[in-house]
Amino acid sequence: MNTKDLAYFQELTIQKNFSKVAEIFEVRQPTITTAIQRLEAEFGAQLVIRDRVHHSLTITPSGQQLAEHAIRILRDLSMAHQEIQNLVQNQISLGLPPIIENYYFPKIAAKLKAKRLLRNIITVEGGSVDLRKGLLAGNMDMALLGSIEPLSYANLMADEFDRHPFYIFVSKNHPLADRKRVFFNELRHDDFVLFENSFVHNQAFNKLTRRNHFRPDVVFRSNDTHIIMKLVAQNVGITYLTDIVDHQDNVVRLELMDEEQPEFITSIVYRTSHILTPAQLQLLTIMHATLKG
Amino acid sequence: MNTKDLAYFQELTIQKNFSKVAEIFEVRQPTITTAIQRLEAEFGAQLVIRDRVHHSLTITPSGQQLAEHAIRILRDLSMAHQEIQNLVQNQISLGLPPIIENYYFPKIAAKLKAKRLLRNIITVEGGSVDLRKGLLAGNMDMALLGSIEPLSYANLMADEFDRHPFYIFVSKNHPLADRKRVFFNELRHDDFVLFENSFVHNQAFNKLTRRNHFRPDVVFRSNDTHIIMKLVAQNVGITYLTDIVDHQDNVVRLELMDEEQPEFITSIVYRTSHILTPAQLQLLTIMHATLKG
DNA sequence: GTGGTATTATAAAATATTTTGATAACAACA
DNA sequence: TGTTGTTATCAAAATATTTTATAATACCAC
Repeated sequence: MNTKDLAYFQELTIQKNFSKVAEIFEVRQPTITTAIQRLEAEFGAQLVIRDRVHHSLTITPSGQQLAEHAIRILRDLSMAHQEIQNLVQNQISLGLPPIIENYYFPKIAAKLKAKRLLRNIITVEGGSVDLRKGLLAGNMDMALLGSIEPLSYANLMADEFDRHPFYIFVSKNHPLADRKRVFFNELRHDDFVLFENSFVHNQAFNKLTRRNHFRPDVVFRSNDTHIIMKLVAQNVGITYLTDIVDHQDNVVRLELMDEEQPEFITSIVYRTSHILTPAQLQLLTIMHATLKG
Repeated sequence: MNTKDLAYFQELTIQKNFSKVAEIFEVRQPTITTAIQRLEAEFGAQLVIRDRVHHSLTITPSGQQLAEHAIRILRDLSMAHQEIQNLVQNQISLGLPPIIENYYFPKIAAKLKAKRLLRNIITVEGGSVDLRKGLLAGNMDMALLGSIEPLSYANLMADEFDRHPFYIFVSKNHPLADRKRVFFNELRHDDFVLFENSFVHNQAFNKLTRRNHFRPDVVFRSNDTHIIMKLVAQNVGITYLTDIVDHQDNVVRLELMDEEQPEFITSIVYRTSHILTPAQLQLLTIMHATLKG
């Protein structure tokens, strides 16, 4: 069976229109008709109901079942393509959230250069949540990910290497600036400058606001710690971050005194189905040795 | 890309011999050569190293990576075939371990017959461990499974409906026969008659022997509770089972007094990727209503 | 070394499959 | 009633796959 047919079919379940699918794949419309007929013959079942009366196309249960598997098959296939391409070019694509990249990557970069590995590494940036999805989709080989619970996914190998508490950062001019420690609850009337939603920081933050029953005023969101810190320095708002971010004048770090606070856990992660090349194994070893403990 | 090529390649990674693969698929040998060449062109990488000097064939890292995905793709494909076939014939294939079948199935059979569903159900028998694997491989649509921990798998939906403690069963003539309760530790010198290894009973049993630091004498293993019970009645050995097995004269049930004993948990299980037909949904509802609580 | 065996590759021919172009069939809608 | 937007049919063309026949290579036994 040709996987092209599955791709046509999968697209058909979305578009629900033969002609549109043909257009998308840049083929003629009968190609789609015959492809679907081929699949229907192969699986011995009607996959779509062409209801011309109601001007609509519905997917039969058999079709839905096939679509389910088609998605997985096509994903596996593109994953294999991506992985092998990286393998051949001896390129390692490494997902890095910006904070982790800033703090941890310089620590390993020197060693990677010494081992002549640095030029083989392509970094992909993004929040930990997006990177985890991307990793599962095969967009990269490995990632350093942040999380607030130890990572545990059926298809991912995760190896925790560090933990950091979260702190509150406020401007020198903020009323709380001369305090060393605060309770989260005291911040209920403050304005916040935070990360975008695909960062785990928000999961931790939301946990605390939920626990303290308040809706925080978030005045700005950014992907960039430096921007967040500058806004905090200018007293636009306060923020909630780990201390692995760069230090900044005019900003004061406050400890949180709440019980059972979330921690920022950093892990090295890759797919269980992914076979490590010698170079990837080397990278893993270096990361282990440098980052752990 | 044709999935046939993946099947050829996947077999090649096992056989490590082009001619043998050709034989297995009943095609001529150049078919395999060209299929592998096609794949190598498609993925832009060498997949196998044909080392005629050392009379061997090795799979390159790219090849291993592809093989990994090929297995998943082929599994998905055959799963789709099986599921759709059941769908079309409106057949539900239901995995049942024999003990569960004996105890629970009669309870739902009458209701299934009333709903004219009974004739659509094909039961597949086997130990819970094998059935779980078979379920994941797509050999059946649903299963009633036993386990000693709540079932939690990424690809399976599990719904617990009952729990039973394990007991020790001994012959009337056994020295312990007039006791009501024993500690597992007291059985360290007894002979055991047990289930085969693919039954969860053994997981529970092993847990207890490990905890009590002894190697049990297992004199016989069987798939059939009736045989096990008959052997216990004849004092060939004692056994470790739940009380959902048929009662038997000449056999005495002893409670275990150990703390934190494993329990026999029964759950209704199906794949998360599996789309339920109306008939399957009906079966699920009947099982729920009858078995739960 | 020579001949035999087992293995994989190559090239051309034979088959099989897929896509196309042209057109039909159908229903909705103005 | 004609026009538009659909999907299906069919034969021809274009592609892709498999086979047949044979070559190339290395091992092994004598």
